Amino acid sequence: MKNNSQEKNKLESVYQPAQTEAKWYRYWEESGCFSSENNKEGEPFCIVMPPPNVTGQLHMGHALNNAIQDILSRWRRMQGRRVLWLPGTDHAGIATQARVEEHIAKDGLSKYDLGREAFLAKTWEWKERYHGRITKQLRTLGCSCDWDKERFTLDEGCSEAVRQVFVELYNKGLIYRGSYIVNWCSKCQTTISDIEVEHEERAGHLWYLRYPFADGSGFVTVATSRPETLLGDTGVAVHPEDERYRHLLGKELLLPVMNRRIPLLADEYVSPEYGTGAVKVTPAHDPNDYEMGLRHDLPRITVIGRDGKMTEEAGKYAGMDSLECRAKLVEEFAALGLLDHIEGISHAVGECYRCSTTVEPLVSPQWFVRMKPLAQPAIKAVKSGDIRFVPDRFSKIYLGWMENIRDWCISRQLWWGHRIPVWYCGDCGEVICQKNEPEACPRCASRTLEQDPDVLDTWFSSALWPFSTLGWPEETEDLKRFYPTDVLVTARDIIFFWVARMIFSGLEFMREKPFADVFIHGLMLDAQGRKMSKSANNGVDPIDVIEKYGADALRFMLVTGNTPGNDLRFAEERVEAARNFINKLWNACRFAYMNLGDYQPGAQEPALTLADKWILARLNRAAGLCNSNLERYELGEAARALYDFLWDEFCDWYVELAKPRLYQGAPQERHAAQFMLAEVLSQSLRLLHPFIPFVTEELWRHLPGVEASIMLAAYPQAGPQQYAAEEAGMQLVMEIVRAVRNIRMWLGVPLGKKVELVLFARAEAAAIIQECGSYITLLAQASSLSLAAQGEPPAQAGAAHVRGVDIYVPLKGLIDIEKETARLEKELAVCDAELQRLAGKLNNEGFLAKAPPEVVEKERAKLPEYAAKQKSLSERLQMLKR
RNA sequence: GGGGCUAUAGCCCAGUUGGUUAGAGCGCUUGCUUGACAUGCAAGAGGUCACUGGUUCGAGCCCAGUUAGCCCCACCA
Repeated sequence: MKNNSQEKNKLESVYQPAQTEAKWYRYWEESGCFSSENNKEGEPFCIVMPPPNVTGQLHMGHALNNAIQDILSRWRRMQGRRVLWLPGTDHAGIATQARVEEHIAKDGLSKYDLGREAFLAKTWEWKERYHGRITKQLRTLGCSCDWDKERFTLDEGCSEAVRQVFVELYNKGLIYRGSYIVNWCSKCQTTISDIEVEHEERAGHLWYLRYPFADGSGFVTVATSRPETLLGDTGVAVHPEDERYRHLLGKELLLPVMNRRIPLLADEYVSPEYGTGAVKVTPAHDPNDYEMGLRHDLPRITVIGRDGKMTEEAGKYAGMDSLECRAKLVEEFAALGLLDHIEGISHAVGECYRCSTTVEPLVSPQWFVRMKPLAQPAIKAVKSGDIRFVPDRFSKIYLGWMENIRDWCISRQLWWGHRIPVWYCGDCGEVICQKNEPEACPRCASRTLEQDPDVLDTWFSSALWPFSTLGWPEETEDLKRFYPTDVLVTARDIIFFWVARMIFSGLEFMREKPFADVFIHGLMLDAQGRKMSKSANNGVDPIDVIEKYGADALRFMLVTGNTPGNDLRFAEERVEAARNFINKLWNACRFAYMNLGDYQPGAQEPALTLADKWILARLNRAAGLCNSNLERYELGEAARALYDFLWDEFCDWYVELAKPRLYQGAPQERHAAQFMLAEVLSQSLRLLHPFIPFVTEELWRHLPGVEASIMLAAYPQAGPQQYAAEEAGMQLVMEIVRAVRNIRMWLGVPLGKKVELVLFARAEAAAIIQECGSYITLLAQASSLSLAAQGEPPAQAGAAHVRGVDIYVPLKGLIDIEKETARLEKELAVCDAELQRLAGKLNNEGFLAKAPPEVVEKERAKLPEYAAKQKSLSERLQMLKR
């Protein structure tokens, strides 16, 4: 190493993430570490990022989503794959347009004041601003995406893909235009699709209203939750089998107020049990009534307009707000003696997912995608396992939806979005659907053509994201190389909106699935377990957390202590725990680097001690667990394996054992310890890098012999497990040390005060103690250790028994007989219970006959150990009682 | 109405195909300026794994049912 190691290895005692993180992100990005053009020979690995909305900022859900993707990307990259993690943003039609409208409203302007062109220009400005913000935030999180290939759902390429898809579907008859009942949001002034309607349980009323027969022979009472729609009633329906009404079928009723003659008809849809068993039918304002209207050929009378006000068809109520009309109408019914009674009910009301305005079912001409034919292959792909949901249970949710799919209303009465590529001829009425603007009508050559004013649902372009971003419809290299992508990482609330639509779009246009795996993670909840939302104002800004604890700590917290698919509560103390772990790693390295100043890497392979072999075995095990769990998307388990290894094994035991070798050891011993520290940390840093990229990069650069980024280093793979004997040996050492520490604690002998140790052991245990005596004296803070096969136990001593080893800590004058007796009795009780359990098992014929031999053997092997312990402890107790 | 999820230590959660004495973290108790770290070290206390049955030699884990909570879907006006 040419670097001045003294200078290089000076580290603060507490890790300060802020500077470090900014520094390394800049370095990575500038040096092109994230580029998918690197490592051209590597097997491709591709993730397309779920594009965050340009109107918005990074929230905890994004942080979780992108942390997961980054971990997978970094891991695969270090494994040697050619990784493309493709970033992008979404134009988010309704959301963005609504925000811009709010913004200009502050100046007293509406979008109509500006006009379409100017309004869109404003929206683009807005997009630039928020786009910059959110991509900066993704960088702050540490996302290693290939920014050179960043896309936007409204960019030229994606727009072309959208037009291509629309035209193809149109030509195949899979897109059609028609007047159907759709969900209308009068605030957003647009239709929304069925899944954009949220059903909210609300308290409401059921008004029982009397509709007289036209011939004056009494009346039928109907129940309705929306009296204002009755102005558009064109029938009353009852169940055909309903005895109460059967004889009245075919008679005419006189719709009050409007004095319109409407039929009493029979329809299976009506439930005789509900209300009065008679339903008013308003085909223009209720989806069910719409269907009934079709069946019975009833007229559709639109009485509520797009502005939420009553139309001319509403007669004297025209122009009135619909809710006001409701009140007035009920009054009028009451005055006419036609209000039977009012009942309080609770019912589901449809609301706009964006603005929570109650949706108004309206009949209007809209564009739809015919879903049934597209759903079939999409169902098959998941059923056959070609596309795999992780966790698997989400495939059920997906399939349930796909199998009951309904046509998708894709037109939106907005300006911000992909314009529908359809033109209408002003002269002959021809409908022209093509990718580019036609010059003239192909039928009548007229030049008075007008483009459909509507734009497409945002999700129409999102549905194409896995291939439009790779260049489709062009046959680009990236498309060939990276499609189908490897995994889609997304939250479970978006399966219908997005995942499902990508699947059928990919299958239809690429003839191949868009991704192999769909990894679904849960939602971010606040500390109390409530969904984080703007309205509840309980969101925690990830950027605030990063400023306080660092991006590494946030990332680590997000992927640990949680199971795939389950929702995750945000808890600050868990971020602290993650921060502490990072600091622990920092200090472990700091310790090593303080002692590596004179280390010559690669000088010679040192002779390994038992502890060395033990830590290598444990490291190997941790690497195996980490990799296998990452393969299965068990990121939390993978991280935990590393956490446990580093803290509980490396720091708590190995580092302590290395100290005497470093401080007092002979040159070869010091060198061996240095070699081991460097080796274990080198692997640990690499294993941890995907989870906590910044701190590991910083520490990596201080490692002797290292000059390049950790991102270019190989990810450690687990080799075959070896050193089983050393693992068992170290296990024994640790148990003996714990036993001694336990005695000291009970008897109030602090670690600062040295004690003598007397051990009785035979055979292998004796050999191990022989070899590792120095470990034991060091870790148990003993002044001496005497080992014999057996002997006279010291009288004034604390005692314990571990795996055939009798342990005594002579403490003249410090033994409190009562305390010691209590301690031993407690130990003995545990031992007795275990022996009893073992005996029960080993006397069970069924167990012996049916359990696998290795399980039986394992249990049998414990028997002598516990028996010895029991014997030792009870003898000791008897001695004390004398 | 249909479907899904959750129920494990005081709190927040792990526990991967059934098989050591059910584990972390936080909190709690006790003791520590241990030549990396008090964002630390050591030793502890704390669990009838929601309930009831079943399958099995063996169940926190599998099956059935019950209870409680959360979520999604659904056209009963």
